[in-house]
Amino acid sequence: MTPATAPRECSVAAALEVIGEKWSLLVVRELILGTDKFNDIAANTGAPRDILTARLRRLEELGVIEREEYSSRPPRYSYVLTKKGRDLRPVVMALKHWGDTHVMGRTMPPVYEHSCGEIFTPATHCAACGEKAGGATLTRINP
Amino acid sequence: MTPATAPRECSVAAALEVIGEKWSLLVVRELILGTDKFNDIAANTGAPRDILTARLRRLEELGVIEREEYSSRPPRYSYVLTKKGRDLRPVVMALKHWGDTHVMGRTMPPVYEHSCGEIFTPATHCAACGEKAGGATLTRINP
DNA sequence: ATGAGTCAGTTTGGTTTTCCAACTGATTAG
DNA sequence: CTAATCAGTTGGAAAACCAAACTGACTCAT
Repeated sequence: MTPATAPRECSVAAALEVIGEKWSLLVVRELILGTDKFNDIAANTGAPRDILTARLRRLEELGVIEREEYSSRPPRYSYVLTKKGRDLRPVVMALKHWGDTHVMGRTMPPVYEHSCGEIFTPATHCAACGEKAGGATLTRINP
Repeated sequence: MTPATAPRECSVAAALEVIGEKWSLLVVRELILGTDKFNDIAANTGAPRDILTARLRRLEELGVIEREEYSSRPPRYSYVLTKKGRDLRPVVMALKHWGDTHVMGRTMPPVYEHSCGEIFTPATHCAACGEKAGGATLTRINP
């Protein structure tokens, strides 16, 4: 009997479980951009209000965002990212970059000129000693 | 009259338009991992077969994946990422990292020791002159 | 104090997706 | 001939989604 293979256990799937629903990541984008009021989030994302309510509740439940009461009569809340939520920034940025280069026409990542006059190419150095850091100069010291 | 504000035009939203549907990103994950047959993708993601068919068609249409015929009688196809699709790797990785640290228990990003003996903190230098590069030393030279 | 407007939702009722299990049809393996 | 593999289809029910209207507690300008 084939053991009816279960789907791969994977943190990508786990992450999508949390922020993979429609609108969730756009809500996070808005919060990153500083929008914190229900109506503004609704307008800027385009999400239906009832769905937005559901997403905000779920994201709060899962610790991605927090509600702050900014008025008590009537009770009014604003929404803020927690650390867990702020840590989604790289995800949103990666998505933005992909969208820029592959969906919008806007190709071309930014090009900079260093004060030395050359086109800037980044090189990673050790902040402590200033020397160039690369494969052999680095040793992983935690599991 | 309020001008009925339209949702924010944004490459994050544009990207999600393409790979934001349920299962799409898990399909990409599987293709990144090298799974290329319909049945395997179905099993590893857990996606219903009809939905998977729809996603594969759409991702092909949008140029994220390609079908390759690997048998002609009966016609059988395998799926491969295009460049556009491979460029989603950072997105999947960012998601994986977030999932690892915030959804699964597995915290702790890797910590390295530089050959100088200090815990490694990266500093970005100009590859041409070797000097430290930061805000004021960089000038953007393209739109 | 009346009426208009703001804000954060909730309700309604209809449309669209998703889901699952079973089925098809072509082909190869035993 | 029979069973198994593979890549889908099909049908029907359950869940999610949607737009627009509505609530209720307020504020502000007349």
